[in-house]
Amino acid sequence: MPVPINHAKPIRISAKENAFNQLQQWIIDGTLRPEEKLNDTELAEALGVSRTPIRESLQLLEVQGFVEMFPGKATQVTKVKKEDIIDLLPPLAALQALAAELVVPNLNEHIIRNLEDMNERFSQAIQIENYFAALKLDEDFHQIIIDAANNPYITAMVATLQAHVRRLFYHNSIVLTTHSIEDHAKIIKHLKNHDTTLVSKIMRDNWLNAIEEFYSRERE
Amino acid sequence: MPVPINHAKPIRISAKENAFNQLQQWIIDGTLRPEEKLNDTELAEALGVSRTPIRESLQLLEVQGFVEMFPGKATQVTKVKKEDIIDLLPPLAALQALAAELVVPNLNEHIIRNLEDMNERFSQAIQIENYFAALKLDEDFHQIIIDAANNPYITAMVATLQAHVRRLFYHNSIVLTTHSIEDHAKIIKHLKNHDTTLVSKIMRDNWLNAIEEFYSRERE
DNA sequence: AAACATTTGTCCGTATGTATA
DNA sequence: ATATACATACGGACAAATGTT
Repeated sequence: MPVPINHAKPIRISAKENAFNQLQQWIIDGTLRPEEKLNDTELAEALGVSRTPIRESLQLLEVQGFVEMFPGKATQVTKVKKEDIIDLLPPLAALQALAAELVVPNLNEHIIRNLEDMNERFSQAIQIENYFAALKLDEDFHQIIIDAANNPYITAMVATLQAHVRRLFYHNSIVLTTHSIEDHAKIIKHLKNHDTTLVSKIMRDNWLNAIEEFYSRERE
Repeated sequence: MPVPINHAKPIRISAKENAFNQLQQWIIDGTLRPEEKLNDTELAEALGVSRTPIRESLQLLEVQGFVEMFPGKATQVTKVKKEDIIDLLPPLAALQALAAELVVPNLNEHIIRNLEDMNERFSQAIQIENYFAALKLDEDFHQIIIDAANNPYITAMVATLQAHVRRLFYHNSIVLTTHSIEDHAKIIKHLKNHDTTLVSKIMRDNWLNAIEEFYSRERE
């Protein structure tokens, strides 16, 4: 059997990029707890690299709002507060709605089929109560629209906001409901009709509703 | 004479932050030209620091989209393309419109007065044809609203988008017109009336109109 | 093709400044 | 309050990778 050649990523992955991805994942999933103090020497040892790529990664994570650096004093993981969802979702909703508007003129069969397929898989994940997978598939559904909108600024901003939302959801054991399946179906329907106004509105409301969903699922 | 104590900034400004601010300014105003190759050793000498803070600054500038890094090969200033305005303004308009919506419940006399004052100064700058100052005052006007919206995610994203817009305007000698004065007045009026829907719409249209303004001022 | 020059990515030592006893 | 321990910010050197002759 021929060795499969990695065409996709012929470039060497830098230590910095590895460190960044690993640290971000650890912060999102809670391995690195909120307010935990980050010692670059420790992290360097843990990841088997020197302090430099660690420091560089931490600075990027600071820009994204996952760590807070107090120059000369300390570096720590930012807090996770439920109320953050109130700051997080309105801009995310606005950008997702805008992305949906921008997609309309670029629509094609391929995109619609991908959306329908993804929503089907999303629906199945919810039915078998695999909420972890559902969360990921929901993101993938929306990512199709973001990608199709083809706007690098929106792509970058949504990526950061989504990462924060993901972190909040992880830390609060949020699950998505069958309600989302219908929302996705509506979005697809309005996209098919090239109804820019309606798809924008549904998209925005879909995300804003999540604020209430979030609070209604308060610890019981 | 007693030495004036710097109460405002007791914290030491880091070499990294200095380097970052200087490099960003140079890229925006064109001192560092689009597609110029950036040699960190040169920059380090120019700013009188080592390569470390330069490298760190460049990485932050990459996240913001001002430089592009080709790992192992080179680091260069990103291009400035007129068409970028098409990608830039829709999300900026959406976020500014959202900020205006969010401000409405927080409105107070102080904010309104600041806005009126700033628009007055903006108007004067345009009258004496100091378009450089006008550009800055226009940003300040909108910044009042962003600040009052009090949403850290919006603040961060708008700062980056604004920096890109500023760069485009610099490089294309764009000037703001008396039209903007009226837009600002309308925004203030609708804010006073707590008319969330209208202020959002005006704000969005105000920014989107700038796309056409931009192209109508094509080289003559 | 191979050795060279250049530049980047990484490592680690040191000085400055902070917190704690 | 002084001194001690420690973490960070920065500097400078080495190594790996690129492209060049």
